[in-house]
Amino acid sequence: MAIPRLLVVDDDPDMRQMMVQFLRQSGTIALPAANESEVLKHLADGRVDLILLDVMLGDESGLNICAKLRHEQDVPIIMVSALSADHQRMSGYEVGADDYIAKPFNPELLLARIKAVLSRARRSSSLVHRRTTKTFRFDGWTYDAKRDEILSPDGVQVALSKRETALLKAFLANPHIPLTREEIAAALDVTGDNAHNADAEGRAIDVLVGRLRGKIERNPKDPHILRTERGVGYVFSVDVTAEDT
Amino acid sequence: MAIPRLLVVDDDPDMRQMMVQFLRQSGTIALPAANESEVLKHLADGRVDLILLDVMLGDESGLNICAKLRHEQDVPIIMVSALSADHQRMSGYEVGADDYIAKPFNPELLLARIKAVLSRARRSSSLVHRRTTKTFRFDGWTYDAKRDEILSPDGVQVALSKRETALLKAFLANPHIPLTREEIAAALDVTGDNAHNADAEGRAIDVLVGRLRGKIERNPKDPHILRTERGVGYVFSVDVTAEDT
DNA sequence: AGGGGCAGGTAACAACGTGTAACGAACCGC
DNA sequence: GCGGTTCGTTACACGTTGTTACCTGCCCCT
Repeated sequence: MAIPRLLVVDDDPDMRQMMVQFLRQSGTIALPAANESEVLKHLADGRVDLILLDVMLGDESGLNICAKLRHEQDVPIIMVSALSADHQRMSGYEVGADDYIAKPFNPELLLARIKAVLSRARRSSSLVHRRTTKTFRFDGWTYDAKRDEILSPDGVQVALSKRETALLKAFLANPHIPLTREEIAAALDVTGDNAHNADAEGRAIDVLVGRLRGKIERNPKDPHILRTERGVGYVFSVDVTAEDT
Repeated sequence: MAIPRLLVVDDDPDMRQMMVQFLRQSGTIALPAANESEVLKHLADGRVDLILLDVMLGDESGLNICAKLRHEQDVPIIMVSALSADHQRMSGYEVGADDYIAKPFNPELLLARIKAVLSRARRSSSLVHRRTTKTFRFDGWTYDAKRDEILSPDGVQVALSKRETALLKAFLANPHIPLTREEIAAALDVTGDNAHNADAEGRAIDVLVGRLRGKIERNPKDPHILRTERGVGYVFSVDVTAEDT
């Protein structure tokens, strides 16, 4: 397969340079990035197979970026940190990192991890370049993630709002797994600037779910796709198939 | 008790073969399965006591399968993974796995875990026998465990609450066997960890039984499906047939 | 047979979770 | 700006579930 393209995100120029150099010697295409905007630029520019993300970026926590990227796009992420403490590890995984490695790391180990994550990603989607260009099918519905279009079983196109789309994506990524309102809120918080709503627990999720139901459920009053798990949250309870296009 | 029947689910033929061989040498009946459809076939075929499920299946994440199986059926599951990272363990538990073990594992340890999970399952199955069947019929009624729908003899769908459904399941799994209130409470305590309710014995069960009777008995005042065993508890006293679908 | 105690049935209630209509603010394309 | 859309908030309705209280009927004891 193609040479993997890696994005090295670290705010320390020395560390960044060192990693990029080592990775390039190891036969990969390594691109440096110092902050979030550079990451986004690279992602927009072209395909990126994997992101190596430092946990401690000066201005903004790498964890936040990770969570954000995870929900916007489907790029595999390996978190890198100077802290090997378990809670850090947990945090990394919680925001959706595919793996975690502590600095200073054994170069061989890093390569091994990268290979593992890449092969995993590749296995789950034969598509190497953009895992974001996918078509999901569930219960007769078709969702084209690339065009952001959703077709009903009758072939009629249905208009979903941005937020509704994000919600659907979150569920498509986790079929049959109950998601709590907190998890859903985290998944929806892709805009990132909303730091305030950390605790602001309103009924927004419920209403949003209701609206999505109104659009994709045959009988919204008796949902069979987006079921309520009372006292827990919501479950996307039909099978999902994902294809590359 | 009978020789345990295990289902080994791993997409790597070598690993699968190895595990099956080892488990067979260890006195169990081990069946190999490479993907979800093979799992379902085995479950439909006959009784399976426990599933050893690899986290990383090529086509579909083992976690999803686990969540799905847990959602629809009640087979104990041990997740197996090449990744010993804690987050994997967490994910496994979150989707309802009974235990988690990392590859490469100590064979003795695996056996111990299997034994532990099985004995746990069996203990609780003295109360609620774990089945893999999906459709139950009794006295004209049909209960589709997969869709959580219950149809009256007239073909009318009846809405059962979550708790009522759980209660019905407990009885369907134990027809003609009187269940004490403690046993019923234990069966309903999906969370299982509530040690507090040992003494907190209210009338909740009675009320719940009454409500279920109100929905499934022709004449709730003179129940002939869900009979009271005075001084003992309640008995589901009609025959139940269970089918796979 | 009569009476007391007790197990169980159930109506009423309260606490809580969820669905949803309505409202208004923010945003967007023109 | 202006109309339309999106989206969070709010208020209210409703379903679920445990608790309580009261009633009934059964069983046992004398």
